[in-house]
Amino acid sequence: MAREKIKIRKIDNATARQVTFSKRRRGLFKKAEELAILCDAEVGLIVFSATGKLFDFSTSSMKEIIDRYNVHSKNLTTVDVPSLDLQLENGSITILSNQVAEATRQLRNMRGEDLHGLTLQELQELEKTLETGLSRVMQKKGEQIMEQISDLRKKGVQLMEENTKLRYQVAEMSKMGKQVVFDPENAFHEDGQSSESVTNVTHCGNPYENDDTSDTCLKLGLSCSGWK
Amino acid sequence: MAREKIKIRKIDNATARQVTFSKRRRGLFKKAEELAILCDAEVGLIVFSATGKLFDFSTSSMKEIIDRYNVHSKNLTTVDVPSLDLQLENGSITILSNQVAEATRQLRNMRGEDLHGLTLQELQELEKTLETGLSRVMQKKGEQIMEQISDLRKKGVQLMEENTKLRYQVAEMSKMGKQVVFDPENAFHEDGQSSESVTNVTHCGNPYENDDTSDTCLKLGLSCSGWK
DNA sequence: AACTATTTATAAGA
DNA sequence: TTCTTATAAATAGTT
Repeated sequence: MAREKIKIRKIDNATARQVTFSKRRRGLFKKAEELAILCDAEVGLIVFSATGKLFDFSTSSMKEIIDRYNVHSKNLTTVDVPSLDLQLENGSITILSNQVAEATRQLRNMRGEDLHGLTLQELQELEKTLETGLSRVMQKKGEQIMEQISDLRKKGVQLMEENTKLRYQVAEMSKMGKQVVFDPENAFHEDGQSSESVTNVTHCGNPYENDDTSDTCLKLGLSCSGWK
Repeated sequence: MAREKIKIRKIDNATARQVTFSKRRRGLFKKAEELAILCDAEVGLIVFSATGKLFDFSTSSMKEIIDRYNVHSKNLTTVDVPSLDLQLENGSITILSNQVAEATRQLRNMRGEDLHGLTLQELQELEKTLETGLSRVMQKKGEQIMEQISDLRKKGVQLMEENTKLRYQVAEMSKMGKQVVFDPENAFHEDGQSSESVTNVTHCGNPYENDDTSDTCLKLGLSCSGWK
């Protein structure tokens, strides 16, 4: 319904999926309301996003609609009716526990554990899901690595420029001989910087770049610990 | 949204209202399904016509969706009147909800979704976990395949033995002429084989290659439907 | 049910 | 997120 026709299957790109979800959700809710008004119908609509967020619309109260639904569907299918208030209050824990159990089971399966009960089909699907996930994770990792490398290159260039300036300063100072007296303590702690600031007050095109040095290397070291 | 724009208010003409209800209801359900597929959402839709007829759509079971809805809406509204018992229960619910949220997040990560917030380390761990899981799943799949193949081979052997016996019987019977009366039903079932064995009793350099066709291929077909 | 002239919804891009 | 816009889809009234 727009610039291009799309196939109705899960949108791969997570951002695009989120955007489409927002747009279509609004459209769906609007249509639901219009149907209710135009045709005097009772409508209840519940939507959970992939991230678990709840959106709902109902002409009357959702409880009423659910109750009415249970009455109807019970006539057809004898589904158990858990919608008595008390049962619901106490049932939430059960429901949540089941959700935790199910999610945990899926996680274990994806880690390759407890595969005994699975059919060949299920294993096949699991494999595909894992392959897709793995490929996405690897791509994301690649992006991050390229980003870090790029950052480091930039910092390297900056440091080299800084070094060039410092070498020049040192050379200048050497020419001038021993006309300037150093503070021995500062000289010991922060060799380059103190000498720089004493001898050349007007320098400092980028005074803080030096701090980045130690920081950069530290972060690199930390980021990469644990690699193989 | 057609020949003429209409106001969104109850359609007076009952027939027109019924027609519009049918059309728009179909459109609404289609949109609901598309949203669910495109955006990986869970959707439950209940519609009662003005005449009281029920129409519904849900991605999973409606019961599941209603349960989930109840859990969510309760979490949002239980701010009032926290008696001691309820506080305890709400505490459990909070803990369980968090567990569900965390497990869901992990599952999504393993499927390669929502990787934005992850550090390089986390991506690295995720990759390793996925690789391990994938390798286990693939191994298990391999085992199952070998098992199925083995089973099929065994069955093939059994069938071949059976066939050999039957061919022998048929040959014997042929020799004896028409002294023996066949059961017409059995004769009908194993058409090709009986004719083959009648004409060539000593054939069978590799007697089973032919038999494998029927049973084996059927099961293989079933097991492998859904493969790619 | 089918047919279309229009209105709406919306995919992609900014 | 919001706006824009070209295009796909839905649909109101008609046959």
